[in-house]
Amino acid sequence: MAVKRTRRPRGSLTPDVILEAAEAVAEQGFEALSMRAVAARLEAVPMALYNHFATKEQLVAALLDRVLFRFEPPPATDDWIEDLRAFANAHRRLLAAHAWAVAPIFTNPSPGLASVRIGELALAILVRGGLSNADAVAAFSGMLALNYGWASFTAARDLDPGGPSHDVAAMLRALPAEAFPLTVATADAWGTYGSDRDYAFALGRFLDGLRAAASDATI
Amino acid sequence: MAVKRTRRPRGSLTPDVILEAAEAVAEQGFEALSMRAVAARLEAVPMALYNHFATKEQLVAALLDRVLFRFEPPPATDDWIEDLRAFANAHRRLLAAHAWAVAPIFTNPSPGLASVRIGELALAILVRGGLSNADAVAAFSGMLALNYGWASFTAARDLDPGGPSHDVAAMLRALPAEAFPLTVATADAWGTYGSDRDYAFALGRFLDGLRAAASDATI
DNA sequence: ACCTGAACACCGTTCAAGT
DNA sequence: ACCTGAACACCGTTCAAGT
Repeated sequence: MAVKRTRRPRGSLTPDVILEAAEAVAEQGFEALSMRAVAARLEAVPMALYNHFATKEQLVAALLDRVLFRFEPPPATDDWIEDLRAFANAHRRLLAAHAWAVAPIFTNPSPGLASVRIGELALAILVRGGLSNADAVAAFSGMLALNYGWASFTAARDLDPGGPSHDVAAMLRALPAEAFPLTVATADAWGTYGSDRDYAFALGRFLDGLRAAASDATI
Repeated sequence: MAVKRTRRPRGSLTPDVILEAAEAVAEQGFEALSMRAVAARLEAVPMALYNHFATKEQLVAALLDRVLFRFEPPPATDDWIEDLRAFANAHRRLLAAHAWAVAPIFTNPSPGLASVRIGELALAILVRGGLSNADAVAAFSGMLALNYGWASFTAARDLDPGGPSHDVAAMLRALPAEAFPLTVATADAWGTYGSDRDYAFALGRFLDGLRAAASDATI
């Protein structure tokens, strides 16, 4: 009674079709993304994928670039700092919406076209603010680093709800207060570790400093 | 002529000995760290490790905690912002000195004791600066995120010298200037992407904003 | 209690073969 | 040109056996 596998039609496997399947698999956790799992979802044999991507690494790079191309820049206003804030928030939301992608993007800092596009859009805001080329690159790097680091805090929780990082407040409260007085005292605040409010605070301080530096330079 | 494997003496395998070997393996690249490779280095059989660590995940968690315990806080001065700057720099140097550990720490936000210790030390500085508990946690989160994100930029290069991220400047210069004018114009600045100078700029703006916020609150 | 050996269910990928 | 099948050299881990 075994169902005889039908042979896949000739042109039915394209990079797009493969990436679509790969993303569906990755959404169940990036570690679940294997060439064999993607092939199985397409009812193809693992080796069929290798006609379209030379290695798994290249398939993953293409997949991540595809995700990053979904970034939509907020409309510009006349306040470059507010534009930068909106930009950073939109970028962080993109990462949060693809929690499975955060770790591999972090590990694989692929200089793909989608990353270049995001950089170009950010530089436009920073240069408009009066920053030098060198400072604009440094400022964009800082914003990216903040977002990737922050996304790792939240991605870990989103990907593993109920995991060890879930009731961090309870764990910290149970520590010896003699050794870690401030940690125990701030246990409640740690419960919202990685929250939107905390992100707004951190990003806000960075933008405050950036605005001050830019106005110093232009006076 | 095959050398007969001698049986390992009874107490010769301890968690410390295993972690020592694991770190030596991981230094050749974290993806090279397998239970089998660690066992081979100890001239033991893979299953021997399971008497000391229940899973690979637990072994890795212990290994990362061990690395983070090497953090040495700089001595305190009477300027909390300068103390925070020195703290952030020391933390980033620790990550840079263990480039192989950056990705797994990022993926595995283990609330291990070493992380708690680092947090306690940072909070001491922030509370001394007059920040509320909630703001201190947010500020420390921001500094951590910045450092982990930044470390990912440099770790990728350090772990794969001569890799695709090596001559990023040349790659960016080759892009169509109509589509990416600012990227092409800043190609030289991107060549030093992730540099100490750029980090100092990004951290500096964050600390400027933090100082301003703290003095506002205490007036 | 701790170390071993064989086995199981996975990987990515090579290589030769089909159509 | 693209899809297939079998095989190779790896994984983490279970389970039963040694000492």
